[in-house]
Amino acid sequence: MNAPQDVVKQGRKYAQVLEGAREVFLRDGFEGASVDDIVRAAGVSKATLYSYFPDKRLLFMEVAKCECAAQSKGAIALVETKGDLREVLTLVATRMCQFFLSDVGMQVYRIVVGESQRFPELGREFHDAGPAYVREKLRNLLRRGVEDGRLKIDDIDLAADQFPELCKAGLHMPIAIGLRDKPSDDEIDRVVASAVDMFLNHYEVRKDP
Amino acid sequence: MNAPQDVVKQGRKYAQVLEGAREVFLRDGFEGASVDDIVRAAGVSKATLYSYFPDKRLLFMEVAKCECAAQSKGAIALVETKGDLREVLTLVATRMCQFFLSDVGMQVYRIVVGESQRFPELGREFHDAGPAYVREKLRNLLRRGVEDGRLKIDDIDLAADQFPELCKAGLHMPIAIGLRDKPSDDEIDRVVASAVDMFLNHYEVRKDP
DNA sequence: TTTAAAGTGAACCGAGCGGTTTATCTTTTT
DNA sequence: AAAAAGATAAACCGCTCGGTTCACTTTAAA
Repeated sequence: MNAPQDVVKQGRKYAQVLEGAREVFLRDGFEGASVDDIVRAAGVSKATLYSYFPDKRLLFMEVAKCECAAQSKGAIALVETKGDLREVLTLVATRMCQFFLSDVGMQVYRIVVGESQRFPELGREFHDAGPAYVREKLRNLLRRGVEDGRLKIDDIDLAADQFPELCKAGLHMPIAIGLRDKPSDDEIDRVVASAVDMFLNHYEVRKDP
Repeated sequence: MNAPQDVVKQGRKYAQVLEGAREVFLRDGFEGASVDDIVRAAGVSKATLYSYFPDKRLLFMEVAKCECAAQSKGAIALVETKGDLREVLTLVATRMCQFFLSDVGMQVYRIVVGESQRFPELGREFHDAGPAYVREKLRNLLRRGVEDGRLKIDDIDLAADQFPELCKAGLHMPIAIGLRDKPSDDEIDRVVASAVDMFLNHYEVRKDP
């Protein structure tokens, strides 16, 4: 084997740099993280870092992008699940919450919100890789429900926005502003169950004659 | 009258400093705002600023606190309104949205979220003066509805969290991360109407026999 | 009019930042 | 073994920032 990994040949420490940056950025935010911190965490020299990334912003963007992409993969397959609508919704909602209320998920959110003015592209990257992605899947699910006659929804876009919002009721904001830790599974289950109840109660076609 | 304003005697420029700080902090965030910028905006010397506030953090805290307190006053009286529950909820929701989706409201939110790690007390101040305050009023409204027999709610706390969340469906996040501007009144009306619909549909006791 | 407090402006300080350079060492390729 | 590419450590640069100092002027009360 004369071609181990070919493409990624240039730069043995690339992944190391990225991992160190991830660690420090997620811990300290963009402004809070100094390049020297990152270098130290990555176990790499400053010159090496700057040979991969032209500046701190680009490095940060790369970390943020990877983080978003990596995390939203987890929620894909679930939406395709066949079965009882209520069960699917519950499953999707639970998974959604477990991610974006997690420590990493919330930290990404904090940074994106806090730095979106300094990085106009950052908001878009985050949104497309995360919320918009899930929303798209959710819309498909709802549209299928409407076509099947199980749901009656005037504005599917709005409904697809309402559902995730309901799922984080009372949890997202307090965590975002540091008032409490991430919720237990039980807490998530409680909020999700009520969200699904309310959502279906409003949009599900009544079966009783 | 030999006592014009007595208490606030010490320091003629206090309000000036605070106003300048408000302007710059809300425009540039905490890290983005330099003390020299603030001094310039306030039309005051640096020494004067530091004679009032021991450091930048304290000045920022004061601005944030004032901003929260000032804004949440607007939503109080509405909840006390008598009349059709649907109308009251619609009114309250509209007012809520108009504030925290406004430019100032969102900017405060961005800063609080972005800086809550650096300022542990900041999140608490913001929450108590803003969201928690409104939530408390909302809970009272709902409790009254339950006692009147108009509503059937198992978990009032949860319901009081769900309602505001529903009202900002699809609006809050995109604005927070800089993807779009504040919504028009029509947009707010649309989302609020649907939120009230869904909420009452779930929690209102059915009248038809 | 005197006097004390409040405010000014500008220079200054030390620290930390992002980023560059250089001279040297290690690894890989040939 | 030689050469080319990658990585290193540390010094260094320019700049900005938060915060201080000081000699001086303005304000307002007595």
